[in-house]
This record gives sequence, structure tokens and C-alpha cells, in this order.
Amino acid sequence: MATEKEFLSEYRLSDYERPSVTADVAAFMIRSEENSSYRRNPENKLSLLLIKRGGHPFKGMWALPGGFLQSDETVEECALREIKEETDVLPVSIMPVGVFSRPDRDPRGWIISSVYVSIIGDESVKQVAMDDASDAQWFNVSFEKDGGGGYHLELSYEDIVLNAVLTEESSGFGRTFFSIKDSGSLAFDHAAMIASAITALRRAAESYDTIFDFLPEEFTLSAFQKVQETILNTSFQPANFRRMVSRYVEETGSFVRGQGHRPAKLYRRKKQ
Amino acid sequence: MATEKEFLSEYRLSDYERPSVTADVAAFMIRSEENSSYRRNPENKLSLLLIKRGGHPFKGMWALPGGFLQSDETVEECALREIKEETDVLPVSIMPVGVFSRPDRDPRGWIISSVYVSIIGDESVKQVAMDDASDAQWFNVSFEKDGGGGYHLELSYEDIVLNAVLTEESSGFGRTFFSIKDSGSLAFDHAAMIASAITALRRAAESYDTIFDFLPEEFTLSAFQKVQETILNTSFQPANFRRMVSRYVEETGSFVRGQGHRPAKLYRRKKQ
DNA sequence: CAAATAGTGTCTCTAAGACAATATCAC
DNA sequence: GTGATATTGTCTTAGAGACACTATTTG
Repeated sequence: MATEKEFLSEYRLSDYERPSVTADVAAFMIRSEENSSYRRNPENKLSLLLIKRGGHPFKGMWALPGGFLQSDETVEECALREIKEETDVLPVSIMPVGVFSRPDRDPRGWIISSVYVSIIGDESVKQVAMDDASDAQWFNVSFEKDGGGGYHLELSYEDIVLNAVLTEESSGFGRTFFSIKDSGSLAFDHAAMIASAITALRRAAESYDTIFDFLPEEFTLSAFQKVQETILNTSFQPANFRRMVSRYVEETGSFVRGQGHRPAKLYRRKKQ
Repeated sequence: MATEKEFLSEYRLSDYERPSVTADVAAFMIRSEENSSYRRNPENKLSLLLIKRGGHPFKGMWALPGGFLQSDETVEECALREIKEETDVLPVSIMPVGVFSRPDRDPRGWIISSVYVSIIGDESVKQVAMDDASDAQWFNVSFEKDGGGGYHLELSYEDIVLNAVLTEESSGFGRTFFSIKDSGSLAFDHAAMIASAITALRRAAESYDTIFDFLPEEFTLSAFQKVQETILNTSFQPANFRRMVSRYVEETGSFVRGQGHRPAKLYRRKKQ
């Protein structure tokens, strides 16, 4: 009878066929768009990083950034590494969305993907000024229920518009997965990944913790509110929103001036 | 310049080293334990299925059921298959917990594991009367915060008691991961998997949907309440619990009699 | 002054917690 | 009757939504 040490010295993993494993990341950013009137606060848009595929398969189509898992890292580390490579920014937060593993999901062969949501915060954004000719671009995101039980995902960047249609497949346990009716020129099963990622992001954004990752150190309550409204695609009464978040923030003492209206107090996150 | 078809016909995945992929499942069941007094309703215990390892590594230690992913199935299907093999029951629900992928987590080599929670409902339980000599057993579960910021996991079956100690590692986005201080004779990193699984289960049980998977078609509100209390490790005022769930259930018209106290109405889940 | 946001106060409504009281059975 | 659970009702409190009102700035 072999000891564990003897067993391991002779053990070979080659008995089983092995899949390739990738990590794909849905990296979100909030973009502020300056407004016409000097008085108006900037509008916010939720945007998502996509990469134009340079090679086969799905050549020329848009896809989530991602790459193959290496044997010296965890899947989370792989996801973070991919984002860093594409944006030069290391995200604060990363959240698992699910494993996409249908055997036919990749025409190259048996490749399963672990998908993450990440948030690129406001501070970092300034460094991420992307070259217009680059293969990596931030797309504006719209994701809504359409009339007949389906969902419509629209991603747009300048004159490029990707339209995908999905239906809810399973939603037990607070997670939602989608099946693709029309992939809208997104590569692989990435339309479904993006839909799941947005659902997970919105769910997480209901607790305010997540929102802070999108904000700079010091922020106004209006900015805070706009970010949450942008993610959740809803709106709040300012008075109620202030009351709701008051537990989580504290005043810094400084103000934002020069905006054509009453100066706003700056707040920071309150450490519990 | 090659077409996509030409590209794929020549593409080989062999450039990258590939990990083995497994699915491990934390399958929970609620066990009713008959009480001393004929009047008293049965007590509930949350229990978890563990398998005693027959071979190296970790021979003789207890582990979650699981197995290698096959190339004709998704990871979810693999998880369901493993549960079916061990219990002969196909669970109603399955929920992803996370991917465990530290390169050193398995002494046999590079093996990453996707972990799921599943629930074995009351109906099925009768078929799962396990042989006492079997390698598969249902362990009573206790998982609580200890004084100093750590967590204590206790799994017990007859005279076997496994005690693991863990600390919270990351808990962003409503998911919690743990690092192992003392594995308590659980194989691999399964103590951390179990801790994450229980956390995910409790979180899900806060919405009543999950609870129904533990209940038979027709149930009393006390039974419903006890199941939720068992999972969440809390207690409610019966009056308040009834009010809280009234939206989700409807009366069947029948009663449970012969219990030494007022007969209880039977309810069923209300379809929305 | 006009336009815009910043900020406060208050009413209402709903859901949850606490708790008292009654109903009904098997033995 | 006793001991147990089943069931109903009511008071209170916390939090969210609606909304009216005031404050402050820049051009």
C-alpha cells in the first residue's frame, strides 16, 4: 500500500482530457459628458470596454478583453492581469459573474471561460484616454427589458452600434443567465456574458459599497446619486437619496465652486 | 490571408498549458429530528453531504462530492451529474459559489474547481437513506462567527466531528471568500469552499424563493419558518413570519391532524 | 434677475419587530 | 385540564417615496 508521498510522485493528470481556461472581464466605467449650459452638471454614461478582434475567429468583431489562464495565477489574477494589459489600470474591485462552459461556445475547441465584472474608478479614468485608432474602446451601454419578455443590449461607440437580443434563461438564487437570440456582432457568447455582468453589477449597486469604486476620494452627493442612477437606470428624489446615503458618507469641509449654482459640499466615504 | 474556416482547420490549442477542471458541490438538506414529547414539532438540522476519500491524496479524510469536467457537458451539468451519482437525486436548484484556482490547492497538480451550492428537497430525502457503512454521509452543519473576527465551522456525523477555523478574506460585491486557518481534517481547500457555500446559501435564503426548494409540495407555515430559521440561524416571531410570507403562499384547504395541538393549515407556493 | 443645483423639513405609506390574546387539538 | 402549536390582531418603529420650500451661486 502506497503512502501519499509515493502516490503523488507517480500520479499523472493525463488520464483526463483538459479544457483550456480563459478569464473574460466586463470592465465598466462611468463617463461624464459636459453639458451645453454652463450651469448644468455633467451627464453620466455607463460604458464598457470592448476589444476589436484582430485575428480569427470572429475577426473584426468586438469582444470582452480576456485571455488564457496561466499555471502560476488564480483566475482572479488572470482577470486583473488582462485588464491591466488593456487599460494600464488595475481595478479596485472584481466580482465573479459565472462560468461559461458550453462545449460548443468557442469554434477553436474546448475552452471554458470564467467571467468577472470590474470597475474602473474615476481617478484612473484620466489615464485611460484611448487612442481613436486603437482596437480597445469604451462603448456606451444600454440594457433594458423589451416588450415581450426579452432583453435588448445596445453598445455604441461613435458610429459603431452593436445590438443584441437575449432572453432570460435561469435566474435562481439571485443570479441571472441569458441565452442569445441575436448576438449583435459580438464575438463568441460575449453578448450573454455582458448581459449577466450588467445584471450582477446592478444587483451589487443596490448596496452603496459598490458605487464608491466609481467615485473619486472626494465627491458631491449629486455625483454619487448620478452614478447610482446611471448604473441602476432609475432616478431618485435628491432629498431621499441624501437621507439614504447619509449613513455611509462624511463631510470633508470643502466645497465645489464656480458652477453657476449653490456650491456643493464635498463628502468622503465614512469608514465604519 | 486565411479565411476563418481555413484558420480553424489549422488551429491547435496545444500552445497553452491547460489545467484540469473539476466541479465540487455543497449539497444541503434539512433533516427533521423527532422530538421527545409527542406534542412537540420536530427539530430541524442543516446537513451537508460529504464523501470519505478512498484514495490518495487526503486518503480517509472527508471532502465535498465532485469530479472532473467532461468535454461534452457544462460545469453546471457536471455538478448535477456528481450529485446524482452520489445521492441518486437530481437537485432542483444549483447556484454558483465561485472558482477556486490557487495553483497549489491540489497536490496532484494544476486543478481548478468551480463550486456550486445545491439543495436536496424534502421529497427526495426519503430516497436518500444512506447506508451507515457508506463513504457518503450527511453531516450536521454549524457555522458561526467566533469572538475574534474568525469563523468556526463544525461538521458532525455520529461520533465524527470536523472542526475548521477560517477568516474572512474578501467580501466585496456581496460574495465572501475565506482563508483557512485550520482545515479540520477536510481535504484540499474544501473548508473554505464550504464556508463560502454556506454564506451564499444564507444570502440566497433571505429571499423566500430559495426556501421552497427545501420544502415538499404542501407544507405548514411552521415548517416553512423552521427551515428558514435553520438556514439563517436566527428566529422569528411566528406572527411576523406569517405576515412576511403571506404574499408567497396560498392555502390548500387541507390540514395536518393528530399532533397534540391545534391542526395546522397546509399551504403551497403561490405561482405569481 | 434667471436658471440651475444644493440642501432641509415634513407628511405618508409600508414592512418589520414586539407582544398580547385567542383557538384547537391529543392525551 | 395540561401542554403544546396555530392563528389573529394591534401597537410601535424604521425606512423609503413624494413633495414643498429655502439657500446660494454665476452670468
